[in-house]
Amino acid sequence: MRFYSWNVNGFRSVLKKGFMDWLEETEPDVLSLQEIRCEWEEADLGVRRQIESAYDVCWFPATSKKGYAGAATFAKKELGFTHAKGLGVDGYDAEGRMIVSRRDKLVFIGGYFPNASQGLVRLPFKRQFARDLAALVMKHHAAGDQVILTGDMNVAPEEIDLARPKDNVKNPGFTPEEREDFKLYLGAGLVDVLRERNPAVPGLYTWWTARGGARERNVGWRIDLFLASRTLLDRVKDTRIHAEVLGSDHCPISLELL
Amino acid sequence: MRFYSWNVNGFRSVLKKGFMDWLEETEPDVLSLQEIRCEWEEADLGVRRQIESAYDVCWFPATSKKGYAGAATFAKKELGFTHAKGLGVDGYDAEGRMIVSRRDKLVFIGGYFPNASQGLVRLPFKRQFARDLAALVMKHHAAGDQVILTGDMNVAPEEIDLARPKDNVKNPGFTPEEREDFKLYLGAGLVDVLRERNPAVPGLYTWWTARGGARERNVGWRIDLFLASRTLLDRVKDTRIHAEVLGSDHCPISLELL
DNA sequence: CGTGATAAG
DNA sequence: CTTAACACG
Repeated sequence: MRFYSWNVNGFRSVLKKGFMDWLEETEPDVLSLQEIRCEWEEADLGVRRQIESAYDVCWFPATSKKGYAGAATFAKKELGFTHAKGLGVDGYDAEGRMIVSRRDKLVFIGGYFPNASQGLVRLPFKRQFARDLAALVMKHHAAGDQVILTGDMNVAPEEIDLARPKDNVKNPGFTPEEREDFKLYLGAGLVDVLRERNPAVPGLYTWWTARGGARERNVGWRIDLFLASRTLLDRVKDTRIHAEVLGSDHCPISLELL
Repeated sequence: MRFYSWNVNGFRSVLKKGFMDWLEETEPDVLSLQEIRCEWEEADLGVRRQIESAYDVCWFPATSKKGYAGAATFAKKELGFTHAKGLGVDGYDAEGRMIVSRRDKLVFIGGYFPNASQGLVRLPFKRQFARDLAALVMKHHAAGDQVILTGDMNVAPEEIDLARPKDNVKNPGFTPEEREDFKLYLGAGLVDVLRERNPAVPGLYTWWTARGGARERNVGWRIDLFLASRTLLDRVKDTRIHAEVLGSDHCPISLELL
């Protein structure tokens, strides 16, 4: 089963840049999208029909602000996933952040983790989000579920996960607080699958600022991740960063389970 | 002496669409621009230097709102025009609307007349503007000046001046009030030069909505005009609408005096 | 620097 | 439909 996650930075934008070609070539079983930045009805009708013919679609836009944030999860119909919108906390759910999907004992949580923002003005919001989400993961583990947590986590966990760690200690995405909170997910029994399998490999990034040719020079950050329950690790066949896929300032990532 | 007027709908935009080529080919003696929508310093430095080497430049952006309205007048240096910004009324002058230029007894008034706006919310503002401007023209005539008044007047004077008069009687630019106020300029001793020389010629338009191929089908309005003192008429060699010049939703117009 | 909302025309 | 400002990333 092949899981994908991609922050598309505007679903309508990425549709103009070959998203449907990518989808048809890639045929993910489960796909989490972030920063969809539109209502489902605002996307091209032919596209919607084509996607709906193959996938159970959960579209979860922000209600708090038009064109802001929002997440979606598509799961191949034959897999029988059920989708649930939100974490049950109005503050996050109004921004269309997280979707919880389930098949039997497998819980797939995908979405768009808060950005701490300029001046770290949303750091408190982001910290509370991390606590609540880690608690949810623990609850699922206590209930005997296995969990995949993915999306744009808006944090690079370690120095190796960004090209310029020294320059970014005070910047959103690499503050000590955000890195500390990332460990809450690990403490809840999840593993950063790509880093587990590629310890000490530098240059593995999923996001590059649009300013000044950063992507060409691979001056990036690894902030899109697959975390999985430790008990799932022996089923991991592969996990990858698809840096060659263009269309957004983020690239897709994937996790394949046996 | 060749006078031009052009609503460029953003000076920086029209610069990207060949404005400088047009300027070099056309070499107007005096040029009034409307909807410049930027500060002079925001335009390309090479462009500014090139223009300033040939013209006395009067740049009059709105101070009330960034990127809104604004007018400019360029006059060939050797002609010795002097420029004055505004009509002396804060309400109009904060929007960078009118520039009064003079050489001896010739007064050239160019600029961007108010749009009555959706719901005609600015009709009262526009009516006061018309009264004040007509009074200024009368004052100049009383002092023995000859006047050229030009720009985007945001009114089609007569049914012949727009493609769909019946559909637009309640719309900004063709209300009875705006047409009535247009007659104030005529009452002040000015003549609509193009219509004077081309009575009953339909299809002479200077603006076309960007929506739905209106320009290709010549579904337009004549709202950019040269009005001139009746005493100037025997010096009029030519007046034209340059509908072939692209780059804005308006086209340039010209008046040539002997 | 790019996406999208918004105001204005 | 287009320009430009703005918010956000």
